Amino acid sequence: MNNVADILTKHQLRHTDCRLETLSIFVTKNFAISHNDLEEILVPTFDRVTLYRTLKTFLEKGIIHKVLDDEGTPKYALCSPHFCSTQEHHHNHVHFKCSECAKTQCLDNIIIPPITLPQGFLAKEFNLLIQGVCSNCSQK
Amino acid sequence: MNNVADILTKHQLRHTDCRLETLSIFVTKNFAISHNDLEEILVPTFDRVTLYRTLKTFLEKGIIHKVLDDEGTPKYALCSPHFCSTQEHHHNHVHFKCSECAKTQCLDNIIIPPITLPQGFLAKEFNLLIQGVCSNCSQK
DNA sequence: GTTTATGCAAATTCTTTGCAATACT
DNA sequence: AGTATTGCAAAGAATTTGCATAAAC
Repeated sequence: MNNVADILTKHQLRHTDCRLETLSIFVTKNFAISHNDLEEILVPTFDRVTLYRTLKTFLEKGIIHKVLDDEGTPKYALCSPHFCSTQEHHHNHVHFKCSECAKTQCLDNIIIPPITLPQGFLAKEFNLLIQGVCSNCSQK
Repeated sequence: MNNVADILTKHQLRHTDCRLETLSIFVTKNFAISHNDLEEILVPTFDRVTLYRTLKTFLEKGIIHKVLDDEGTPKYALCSPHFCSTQEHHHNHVHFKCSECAKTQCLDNIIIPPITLPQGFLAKEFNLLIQGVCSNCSQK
């Protein structure tokens, strides 16, 4: 089972309407979502402020992670349940931003090859944003 | 020669005090700078609004590029003169964010190894943000 | 002299905070 | 019942726009 209620339970969060609906959006869409995207769907059913707090809670609990985008606006996506938790975060994120459909998706299966850094640099996390055309748009 | 006036001339921009001073900050510092960093140096000598417009102009002309950071705040850094212009932008940026000194620097000499993408994906640009401890901070 | 950039004021948008009412467990 | 979450109002930041003045070419 992997429904949204389970996710909340697993992270010891109360099951509120706003959290359930927000989570179900993340589960359904397979691309990164901005605060503004959520607002368009959830406001005025829920308050804008509640959305800010919901995202903040999800981030803290390791349910979602911030996706680096080329725009200024931060986006968010579900963490892979195998890798992320409150305690430990899997931080080799690869994201793909399509210039056609403007969607950003996580490429969880891509592994960033080892990169040699200059003397003295210690790497802990890698965030790779690849921009181009996604498989869906390149077929057209 | 590579002084700031030349850079402005090359991009057909008028030599104004604000542009000259802003550019010289980018040339001097070797790490990514946020709008806020610039404000602390340049306001109230120049208006905050002028800074916004200066950065926007520099971005459009390909003098600076946006640096992806883990925070929300956008940062900017000088484009390497060999690679970027108004017409064409070199986009294999590797940036390193140090968790100790919080500075983000460009690692221009690092090459991102070839990455195999899933069927149908066409990659055009790569932006890699590495987080860790920089050479300066790891010595201490 | 003509064009472009600046400064100021003000409008918009984005994000956070405090607190009483409500919902969850 | 006790605690956490929400909605509303409002404060505080960040960013954009319009327009008259000033600077650059």
